[in-house]
Amino acid sequence: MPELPDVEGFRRVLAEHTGEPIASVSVLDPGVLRGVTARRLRTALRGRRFEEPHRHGKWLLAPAQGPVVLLHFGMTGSLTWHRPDEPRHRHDRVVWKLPDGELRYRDMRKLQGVRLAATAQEADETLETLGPDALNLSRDDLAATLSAHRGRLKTTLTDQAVIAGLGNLLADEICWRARINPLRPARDLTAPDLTTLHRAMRRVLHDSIKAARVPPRRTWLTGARDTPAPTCPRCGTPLESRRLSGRRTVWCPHCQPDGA
DNA sequence: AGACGTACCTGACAGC
DNA sequence: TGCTGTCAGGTACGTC
Repeated sequence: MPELPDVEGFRRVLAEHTGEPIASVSVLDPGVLRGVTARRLRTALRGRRFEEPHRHGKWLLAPAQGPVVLLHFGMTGSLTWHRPDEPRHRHDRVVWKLPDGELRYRDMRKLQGVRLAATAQEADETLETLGPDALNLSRDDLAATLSAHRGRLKTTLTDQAVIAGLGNLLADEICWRARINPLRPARDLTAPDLTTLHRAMRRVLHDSIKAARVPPRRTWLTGARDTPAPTCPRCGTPLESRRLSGRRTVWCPHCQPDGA
């Protein structure tokens, strides 16, 4: 599930509960802990308070008066707020108890997980392989970045070392809205293409953040791609689909011509 | 550098 | 009913 908009939603959930003392940390499944033991996570956080959280790409950083919790949500993770008496979900993996309720890190597949950095600097080092956040990318930044890559547009957009935050759905949605074929080499985009692509990226991100997900609206590619015989929401042409290094890529052959 | 395959996990669904 | 294969919005790593 989680791409930039989802993680931005989780960041806002956490931001509503900064400044409240952490009563306890329950690790219900240590399988999600990465490079930290349950004991260390507990002792490092108990009694401290979360401060203003930050997001970079699909990572959520939660500083807690010294140590920093780093959350990545893989394909199925989430962070949600619950009253203490709400029954636990079977995929709740880590729970932070606060005075009036608890934050729950839930993740079915456990493809990513929870880390702990001792300091803000150590947290930053964990993220230093990431490219700039997609939300802070100007049109010219995007142009410069894409012109430096000879790979396919879709692959380049989803490479976290190039741009942080775009996932499989977002990349397809952005290309579709910009009417640019995702299989084109990134560096072959023209100046008008780049302007259009940047506008599409801003618009798709903005709308998705409002919904805290890439919304499967009927007027979006995302709302069409998983239907039985998907057709383009704009022109009705049957959508094309193929696998690109393991990920399904969907586009409209009419609106987004010039494949290969 | 870039494209692929494989691996890490769990669950839903189609088809036999 | 139960099995198998495939797919799912994540990334890392080895190989060509």
